[in-house]
Amino acid sequence: MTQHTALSETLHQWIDLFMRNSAKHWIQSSRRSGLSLAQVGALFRISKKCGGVSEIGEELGVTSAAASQLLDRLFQQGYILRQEDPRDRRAKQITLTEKGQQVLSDSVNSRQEWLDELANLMTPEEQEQVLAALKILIDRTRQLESGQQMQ
Amino acid sequence: MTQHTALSETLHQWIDLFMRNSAKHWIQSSRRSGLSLAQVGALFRISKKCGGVSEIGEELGVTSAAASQLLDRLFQQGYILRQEDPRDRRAKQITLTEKGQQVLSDSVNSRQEWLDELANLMTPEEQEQVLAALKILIDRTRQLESGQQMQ
DNA sequence: TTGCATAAGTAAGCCCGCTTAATTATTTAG
DNA sequence: CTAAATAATTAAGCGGGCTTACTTATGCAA
Repeated sequence: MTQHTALSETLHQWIDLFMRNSAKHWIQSSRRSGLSLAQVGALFRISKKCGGVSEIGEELGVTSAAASQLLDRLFQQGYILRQEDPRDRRAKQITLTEKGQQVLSDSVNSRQEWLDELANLMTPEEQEQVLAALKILIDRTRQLESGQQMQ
Repeated sequence: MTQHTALSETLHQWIDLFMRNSAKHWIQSSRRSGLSLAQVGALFRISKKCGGVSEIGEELGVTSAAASQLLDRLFQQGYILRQEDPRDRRAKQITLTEKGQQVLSDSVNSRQEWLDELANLMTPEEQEQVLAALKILIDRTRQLESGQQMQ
């Protein structure tokens, strides 16, 4: 019980710390690209899974009208493509252009640099220990996610 | 070398996974409060360290004019106080009201619930293992942060 | 005292992101 | 074929958040 509390509180502490750093990279990369946080967020969403306009809006928590406008601005600036779905000509398939992918690569790379520095501060033994623990965390987080989808 | 790469990539993987979940809680809490992400972000910043308007703006990466306007909206809605600094009557000290603190508590609590569930999915041995690894991560991240401040 | 620097706020103007309501094109059910 | 449903867009309108330029009040130093 006390162990359980200690773990979730330490997780919390780590997340607070991590958030400050990761958010910084995220925001800086967003500024560099000249896009808003919402726009970069949409690009991330699109990179994970292609889909229609309404579907993307739903996952971003906005109406399809809002999604259409958001995506239109990204299209105007050459970050995404809108192609007619051959199986339903009402729908559009949204995909990233190379320019869109580069925005994400930049964001990912700046974070990866930070993580490399972090890893460099650890001894090989510590690295191994942290690696094993992260695998547990990743595994259990996925388990939690798939459980929630069931409901 | 290969271990190093494996660790930073696994860290990356964990962060991707975590971001999806944590961002969801963050956005949902933001919606519940009726505030924008920028407003909740400012409240978080204020809770960490009190300071003047310009100082807050600087940390948020915006001009002091923008900060003044952002904070004014929060003041109008009763989330913060603006008190004259007794040592420099030009400056205002920004602090959270109880209402402002509640917004943050709500955000923190919804995240804590998720972390509790995550911890519950682990055996006591795994919990101990993860706890030890997190302590290393927290320690090294702080080390990295303080090193960057030196430059 | 004069004058420059600093902290905050104000005004005008822009773009973003969101909503609701209406429109267009297409699919699907009867 | 006709009518309802669906996917996307468009239009109008609101507020947020940002900028620059300016104003006001205060601090500080020659």
